[in-house]
Amino acid sequence: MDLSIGEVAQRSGLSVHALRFYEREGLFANPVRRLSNGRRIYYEEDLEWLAICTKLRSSGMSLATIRQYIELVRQGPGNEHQRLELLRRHERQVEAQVQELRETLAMMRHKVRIYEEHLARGDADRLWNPSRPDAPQTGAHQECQPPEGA
Amino acid sequence: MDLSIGEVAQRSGLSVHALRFYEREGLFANPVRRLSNGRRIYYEEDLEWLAICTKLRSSGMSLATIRQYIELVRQGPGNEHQRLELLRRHERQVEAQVQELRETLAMMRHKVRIYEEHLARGDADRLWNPSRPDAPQTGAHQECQPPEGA
DNA sequence: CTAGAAGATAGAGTCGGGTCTAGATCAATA
DNA sequence: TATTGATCTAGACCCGACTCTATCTTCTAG
Repeated sequence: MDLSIGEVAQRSGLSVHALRFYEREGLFANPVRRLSNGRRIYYEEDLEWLAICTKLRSSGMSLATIRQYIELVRQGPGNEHQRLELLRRHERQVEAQVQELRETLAMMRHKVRIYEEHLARGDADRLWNPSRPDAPQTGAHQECQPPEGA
Repeated sequence: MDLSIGEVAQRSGLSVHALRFYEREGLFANPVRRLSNGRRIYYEEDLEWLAICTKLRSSGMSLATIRQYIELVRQGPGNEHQRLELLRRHERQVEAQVQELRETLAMMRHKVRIYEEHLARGDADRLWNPSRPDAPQTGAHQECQPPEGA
């Protein structure tokens, strides 16, 4: 049931290079064990952790922060409050992120709708045109318009 | 009503360095105008665009993609379908991102809840401890556990 | 026995997105 | 007049997160 680095790479979606890199960076709770010939061996649990790791990464947690967390884990019992703190802090960041993304989506949808309306009416060319600064602006949003007669 | 680079930096939250960098990278629809003495002048519209730009960036749009968009704008009317396409593509990416963040949040909340329960019951020390691989596991999630004995 | 695939290490290189430095110019102020 | 502070350019540098290279060892199949 032991896994080679190649298998772990395949199943985790990380490259073998990245796995060695993560190890150097101290992102595994337990030192990765080796076979007598020096080759790394991994277990299912490592894959589970890597899956979590990947989620944390993709939600914007830095490797440095992941390392902090795993260091707490490595130290063993007694620091659960700190782990909790760390997780909660990231939770709040992710929430903020989601909030910001929502706003961005709203903005983009607005922009898209404006374009669509104009395309539908066939007057999309009256949307802002930098080379014709005197063209009438159609509200919405003028991209990035030169001032005045320009 | 003209703005110096310093004012724009303050109001946009970008550094003056970043503003010059963005300009070099072609992220402004119109070449930034200069005073006779060579100093850049900006207008309110530039600030509006920078605000949008910043939102796009923070939602993960790369500078390269922003440049693509602004290039379409620069080319003037006739390519609205392409602009729309580009915005929609990003919209879909942002939606996917929100989805992933939600999953991450769910995972983290689960983890946090487990920690809290154990802390409340005062048996947090039975959560995984790498140096005591024979400690009983409390379901949930074993961080990154050595095999067997485990 | 040999070739080829997989793994190991150390360290260099890449890429995105800025940031910073040096040296020059210019404007307003003490 | 001299200094201070904002600006300019060109280009070097940085950081995070990998990725790749060179060189060596080891395992597996034919």
